[in-house]
Amino acid sequence: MKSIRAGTYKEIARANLRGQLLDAASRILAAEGAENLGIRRITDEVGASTMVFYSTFGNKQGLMEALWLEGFERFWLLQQEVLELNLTPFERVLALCRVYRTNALTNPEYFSITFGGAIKADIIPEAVRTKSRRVLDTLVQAVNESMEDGQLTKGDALEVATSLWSSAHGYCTLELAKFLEERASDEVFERHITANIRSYLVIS
Amino acid sequence: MKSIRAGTYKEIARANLRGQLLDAASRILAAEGAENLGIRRITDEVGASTMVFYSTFGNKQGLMEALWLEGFERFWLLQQEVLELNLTPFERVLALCRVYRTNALTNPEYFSITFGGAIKADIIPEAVRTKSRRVLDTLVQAVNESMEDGQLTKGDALEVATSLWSSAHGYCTLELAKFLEERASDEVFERHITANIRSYLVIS
DNA sequence: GTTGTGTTATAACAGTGTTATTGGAAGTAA
DNA sequence: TTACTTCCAATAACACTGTTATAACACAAC
Repeated sequence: MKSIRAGTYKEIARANLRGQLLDAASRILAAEGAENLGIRRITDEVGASTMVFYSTFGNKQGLMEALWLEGFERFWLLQQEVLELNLTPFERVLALCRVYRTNALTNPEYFSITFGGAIKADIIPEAVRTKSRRVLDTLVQAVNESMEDGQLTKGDALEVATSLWSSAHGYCTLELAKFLEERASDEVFERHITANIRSYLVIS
Repeated sequence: MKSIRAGTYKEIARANLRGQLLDAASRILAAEGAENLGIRRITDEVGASTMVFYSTFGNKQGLMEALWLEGFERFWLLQQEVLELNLTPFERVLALCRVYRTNALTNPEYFSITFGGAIKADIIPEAVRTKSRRVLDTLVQAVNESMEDGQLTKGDALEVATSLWSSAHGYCTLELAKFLEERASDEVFERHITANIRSYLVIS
């Protein structure tokens, strides 16, 4: 009996291998940081030679881009949890800002890859760009809904979302870089975000 | 005739050497980026062996910290130019935010070292911390003066300055990471900062 | 002059990402 | 089965990094 398609078994094996490598890389990244994420370190973990890494990802940049995508996916999933919370549009905007920091603090290594500029890319790969847009769109949509709802003054939702994103992002990166010292806290972050969003309120 | 102090000539020679190495490193950093800043690349530039690097800086981390300090110094000098502009306290706060972006865009490699988290340090060296405080203090003082002047509502000047810093910082890092795509501009940045600072105005 | 301390050049080491070579397994057709 | 083809993986090497052991050297102190 002929197999369904030539190379099926092999492809399944390779898909598993790719998953294993990604899992191993993800684990090492989270536990030991990006500076310990070496090719041999990864392949040893799954008991393979270095060549399987290169036939799977091409080169290290290929792995980093895969982790880049993975990081966006994880953050997007966190965002979805917030969307299911049945909040008012305005509360949703705030909650999305808060979850940005949650994501940064609970998985700083992934954060430094997704948003922290850990990957030096002259141009952002299209796949990454797509995922990053989806993540920003979540916030843009919440802002838009809050504008429709009459809490935020109607205007350029994309620019407002970008402004909030910049504020949250800046705070998180400075906090992770330990520049805020002992001053950083949930409350200070809350006031920081609130200060920014207040300007966009209808009644301010 | 006895020399003024033992080892004088040697120390002068070494000081010059350190200056030459730092200059070379600084030039390579600005022109070719941090990923091309290798020890041999630097020592070749001044025609010395690798050992002079290690007797001067200890290790590469030592050089990076020196560049870290240098980056803060350069930014501080930019801040001083703003302070000499004889602006109102409130305009001074805005101008200091603008110069933060100017510094980031005109010397992104230095920026990634000073503020961008390019250096992976478990604890920030005290010398760096001192310089970073001085740079933040410039903004804190301007905020304070604007509070005294009655434009910003009186409150925690350090927290307000940190908030503004976070906003400017986040925007700059996202812009440099090319996440803002073609949307980034002087005007958008201006509106972003203005939106944040407006919350702290007495009359808003 | 001799000693001692510290700096330098040479060359090597251990680690990285990457690749050329070779061996062998999987698939195809007679 | 047998032979042919194709493709992937293991080994070992390459070029490069940061770093250091060795040995020659310069120079201040006695």
